[in-house]
Amino acid sequence: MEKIEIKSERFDNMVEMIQKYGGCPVRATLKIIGGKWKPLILYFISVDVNRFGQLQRMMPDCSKRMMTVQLRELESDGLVHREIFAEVPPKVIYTLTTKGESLRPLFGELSRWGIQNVLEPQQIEPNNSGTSGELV
Amino acid sequence: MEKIEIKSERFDNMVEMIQKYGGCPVRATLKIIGGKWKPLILYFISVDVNRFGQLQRMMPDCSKRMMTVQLRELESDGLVHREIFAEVPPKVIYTLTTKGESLRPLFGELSRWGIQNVLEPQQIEPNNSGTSGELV
DNA sequence: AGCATTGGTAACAGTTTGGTAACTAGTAGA
DNA sequence: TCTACTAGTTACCAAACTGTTACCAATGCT
Repeated sequence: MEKIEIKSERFDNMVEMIQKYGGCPVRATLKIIGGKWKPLILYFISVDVNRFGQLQRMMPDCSKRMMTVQLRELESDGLVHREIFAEVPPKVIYTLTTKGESLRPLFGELSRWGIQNVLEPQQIEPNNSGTSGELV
Repeated sequence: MEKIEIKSERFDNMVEMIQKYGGCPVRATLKIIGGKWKPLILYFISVDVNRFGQLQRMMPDCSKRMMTVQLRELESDGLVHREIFAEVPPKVIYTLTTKGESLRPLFGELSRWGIQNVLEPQQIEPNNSGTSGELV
């Protein structure tokens, strides 16, 4: 039975945070943005592709059902706002909430890291193995 | 059939990136760090909790099998390095690779966003719904 | 009457991910 | 001889996530 001494100068003590909040904050974020189509949906809404049908045409591999499911989750997590117009045929527009907008810098970094470390293969280290296959 | 005009001043044209790399870079990153125990494992390794058994004692809810699975994926994705000592009883130590280290700032932001927007409930907006339940 | 339009649902099937419990090897110490 | 130690593996099961197909309503157009 050894005592583990954690050096916590870098990001400060995660164990305390987990106990305080009842969970890992990184994981909490990932649960919200981790849906297969969510990053892309958020991106498109952010550039004003804001109607259901438009989103579908931009992401033809995402089925209607998945589009609905993901949009509803984003809505209930407070990242997007759904406005319904009482017209026929129906009209619904999606916009980012403030919370949704606040993800921008994060997505910028996630994107940059992904390009540098996953999508661009020109690395000196012989690291061609790993999780591959379809990415979206 | 309408033409969709995307205003792309903010993060520049994602559609081009997806076509160039064959996938969404954000999603690519999330696939690598998204495993249930990966953020925590990476964190603990980063603070020198670097042996299998130590990791297990720090994360008692992660079973042996899951620990192995996640560690092997992290290894094959090039985020952690696994060094085996030919001793009895066996000794293996895990360390972050350069690629693994490069995740630090990203994890910092993911953590901050999670605390502010998910784990801390004190918000003015009445946004108490959403994905909840166990976080780790 | 018949078709197109938009923004969905419902029922179901398949895939991926996570979890449990039992078992392993080789050596040291009681 | 029996137990403990470390770092796993194997077989199997359950839950979560994603995908397919068919269907709906209200109106306008031909």
